[in-house]
Formats: sequence, C-alpha cells, structure tokens
Amino acid sequence: MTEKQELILETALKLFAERGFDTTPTSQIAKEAGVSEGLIFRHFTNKEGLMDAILAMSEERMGRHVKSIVALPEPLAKIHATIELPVKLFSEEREFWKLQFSLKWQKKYRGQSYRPSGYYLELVEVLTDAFRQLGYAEPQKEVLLLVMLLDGLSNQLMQQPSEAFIAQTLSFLKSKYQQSQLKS
Amino acid sequence: MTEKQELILETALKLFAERGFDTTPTSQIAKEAGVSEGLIFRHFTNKEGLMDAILAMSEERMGRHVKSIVALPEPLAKIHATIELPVKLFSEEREFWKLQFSLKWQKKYRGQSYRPSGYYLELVEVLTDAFRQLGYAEPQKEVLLLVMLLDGLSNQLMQQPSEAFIAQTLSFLKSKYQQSQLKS
DNA sequence: ACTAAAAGTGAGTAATCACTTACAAAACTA
DNA sequence: TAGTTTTGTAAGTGATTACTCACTTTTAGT
Repeated sequence: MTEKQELILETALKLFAERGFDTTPTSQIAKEAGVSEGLIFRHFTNKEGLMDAILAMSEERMGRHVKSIVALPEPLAKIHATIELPVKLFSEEREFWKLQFSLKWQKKYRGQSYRPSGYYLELVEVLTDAFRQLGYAEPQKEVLLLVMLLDGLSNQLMQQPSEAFIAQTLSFLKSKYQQSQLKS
Repeated sequence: MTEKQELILETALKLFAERGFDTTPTSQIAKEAGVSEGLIFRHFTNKEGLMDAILAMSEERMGRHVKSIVALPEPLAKIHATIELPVKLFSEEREFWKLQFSLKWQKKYRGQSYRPSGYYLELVEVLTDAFRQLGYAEPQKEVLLLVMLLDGLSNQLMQQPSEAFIAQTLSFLKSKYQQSQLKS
C-alpha cells in the first residue's frame, strides 16, 4: 500500500460519505487527492473496486471492536460496551461509519456489506449468552431488541451528535440494562 | 392529475425505491411507464421535481397515520399503535417507505424530507404525555428510546420481512410496554 | 550501473444522462 | 366549429462520466 494509494482511499471515503457513491465522480476524488485520475484505476481497477477496498477496512475495524467486547469478563459489561459501540464508532471515524450505514439501503451493496459478517454473528452469540447469564427469560429476543436499539441510536447520532445529548442518552440506555431491572 | 401523471409517479417511486434516485435514469422511468421522456419534464420540470411530488405524498400519508394514533383514548394504546406503525407502513406500501428511509442518508434530501415534520413533532408530544400518564419517571427520554427502537425495527423489517418474525418481534416489544412493567 | 517492473500522468473516448425543442394530437371553451 | 390551451411525442444536444492508452518517472533487485 503506497502513500498515494492510502491518499486515494481516504479521499474517496470522505467524499463517498459526504456526497454518496453514485454522485461522486472519480475525477473529483483524483483532484482532491492530488493524483491523476488514471492512478485510481491502476490501483483499484474500478470505481467499485475503490468501494470494495473501503469495505474491506470496515470488516477489519469492526472485528477489532467486537474482539474487545467479547474479551470482557462480566456479562453486564459486555452489554454496556455494546451500547457504547455506536458512540465509539462515530466519535472515532464519523465519515467511515456514516458511509457504512448509508450503504444498507443501496441495493448494490446490501448483500455485500450487510450480509452479516462473522464478527456480527459472534457478537450476537456472546450477547445472547450474556443475557442468559443475567437471568433474562428470552435472551435471543433481548439481543434482537438491543440490535434494533443500536441501529436507531446510530441514526440519532447522525442527526444530533452533541456531547450532552450523547452522554444523556447513553446513561439512560444503560440504566435500562441493570442487574436490578426486570427480566420479564 | 392526469392518468399518465400518476403512472409516471408510481413508476418513479418503484424505481427510486429499487435502484435509488441517482442511479435511475429518467429514460427508464419513461420506458417502464410507457410514456415519452419529455412528458416527465413537461409535468414535473426536473428529476428533482419528480422526487418532490413523491415526497409530498409522504407527508400526507404519514399525517393520516399520526392522526389515527393521536385519536386513541388510552395512553398505552397510543404507545402500542406507535410500535405497530413501521409494520403497518411496510405492509401497506413497502416501496414507498423504503424510499423514505433510504433518503435519510442522502445529503440532498436529508433537510427536506427529514426536517422533522409537524406530524412527527405532534406524535412526540402525544407520546411524551402518554408516558407521563403511565407514570414513567422520564417520559421524554422514553419517547426518544421508542423512536430509536422503531428506527431499528424498520431496518430489521427491510432485511427480514417474514410474517412469523414480525409477529414475534411485535408482541415482544409490546410486552416491554405494559402497565405491569417497571417505570424506573 | 543496468534493467525490468511498478507507479504515475494526462489527454483522449464512447456512452450515458438530464433536459430542450419543434411539432402534433387531444381536450376544452366559445 | 373555430380557436386556444393542454397533453403528448421523437429526435436531438451539450455536458458529464467511467475508463483507456500511450507514455514518462520512480523504485528495486542484482
């Protein structure tokens, strides 16, 4: 991976997140990255090849996050860390994850990027077990509910990313998952 | 609104939902609608004009749904009806609402279609009141949580729209909002 | 230092796209 | 029925786009 290759990837990521995949011309990517347009195609063959390279990074980064959650010893800590995941994602690499979420609705990439990855399935399993250990009656459904919640939270974060709002929301969510809460 | 005008709108809606706004050429809309391409521009001036017409329908339809929820007498009934809203939306007019959700991530239309409409604000107010009446300690945050949940539910519905899954998920969600539940 | 492969350039090019225009058929109005 | 507006069409057109190609420069192995 040469220096210019990374520059192209970074610039493409930024522009795809800002303006969308279809509406970002390769000419603009080249211009803002300060390279010739031809170089994009030398390294990534296609415009889609560019996107594929970005998607590959996604898998890897998400894998690291999941690993650190799975490694936690306490079941409740795993759940709380999962709740914090979207906030962590967005605070660290906003554009990157914004792009990820927008892809969910684009037919071309729905199968590719949102075919549940191995990491996602592992997280689901670990969370199911965590809920079971905490005595929840229907651990699988609880995981589904948590996943939906975090999906919605991600949407909210895109629209209202103020620190105060985030802190408030996080602590409220966590208060819903406490040892003292009802496990219906 | 002539017959061909409606035909164009329906076809555009279908194609925009399937393939996305930017990747659907006006030529294809014309072809599938069985009209000349020029007619699209005669009636809707722009490709954006087409989208605006579709978006206008959205406001109106959502308004009807919100009205029927607001009209319910019992606070708990209001909450349960809100939980059912995404399922109702998707079962009735799948493509239409799919398009709506995908628009959230497109810069061009984020302000336009997702500037919280009057109907949305009304629903939030009514729900806040419903939670308060039910004795919840932090009604405003409960509404936020419910909104996030339904956002996530909508995502799930797009990926797994099986009847069994929907029924199961709905009843589980409703069970979380019962008179007998904790109101922390 | 010699050389071959890899990195990089920039001027094309064919295809596609949103939109226009000149014109014809229908529908309405008197 | 004559005249006018509205609805509809078909054949463009200029701009844009993803991608290519012939070429030069840099890098790396021996």
